[in-house]
Amino acid sequence: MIPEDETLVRLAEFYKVFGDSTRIKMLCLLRRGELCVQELSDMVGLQQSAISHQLRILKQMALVVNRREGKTVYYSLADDHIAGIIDMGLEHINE
Amino acid sequence: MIPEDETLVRLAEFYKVFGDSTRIKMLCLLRRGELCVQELSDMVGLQQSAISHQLRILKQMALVVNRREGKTVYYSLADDHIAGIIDMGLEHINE
DNA sequence: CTTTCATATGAATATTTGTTCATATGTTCA
DNA sequence: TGAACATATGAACAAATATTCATATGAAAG
Repeated sequence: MIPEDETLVRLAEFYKVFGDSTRIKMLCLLRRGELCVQELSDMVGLQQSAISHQLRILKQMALVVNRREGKTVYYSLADDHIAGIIDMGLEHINE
Repeated sequence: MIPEDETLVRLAEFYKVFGDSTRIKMLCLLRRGELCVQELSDMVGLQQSAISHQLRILKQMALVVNRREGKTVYYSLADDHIAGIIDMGLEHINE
């Protein structure tokens, strides 16, 4: 009835990714279309290094995918599901 | 188009609550019905103090409500929405 | 091949967070 | 009032996390 402990840990890890305003902002920006690292860095207002670190986390959790075009790497949301989860949270805090 | 910074912070804070396996476990247990602090403590396997601290966070974020019956305080989910958010996460990690 | 540009990575640091221990608050019952 | 019980709270500590700085990797152009 209650999920396995290991499932609960994975569930927590999943939500933890959304529990940081930098990452949430990145995800919101990527909703509108793919962006390269430098664009994200400028838009979020953090150093390129910080953005790269966060992108690695987002990729590990399969929330974003990337493709290389020359020197530039473009990131985008992995699937539409992600946007739905963000919307659900937004609805909840606007009640 | 992109939510306000303050909204993003609140959104992150909201998801952060789900990003801890202790709290997720407590929420899953409370799905089945109200429980007092000691029951939660036993079921989760953490000290009563730790559970109380987490319950305070859950209450601050309006995820749980409580009622007092004598010496005992019973906690339950604040609304059905919460269960939906947990299910959404569970679906995502089981793909 | 070397320079330049975009991104990734590792170490260091500061901050946040979860748990425990000790104790306070509040309720019931003798 | 005082003892016993359930819960809440505060301080302390340990562990996890986000950011920065410095530098490495990889790709394109001269």
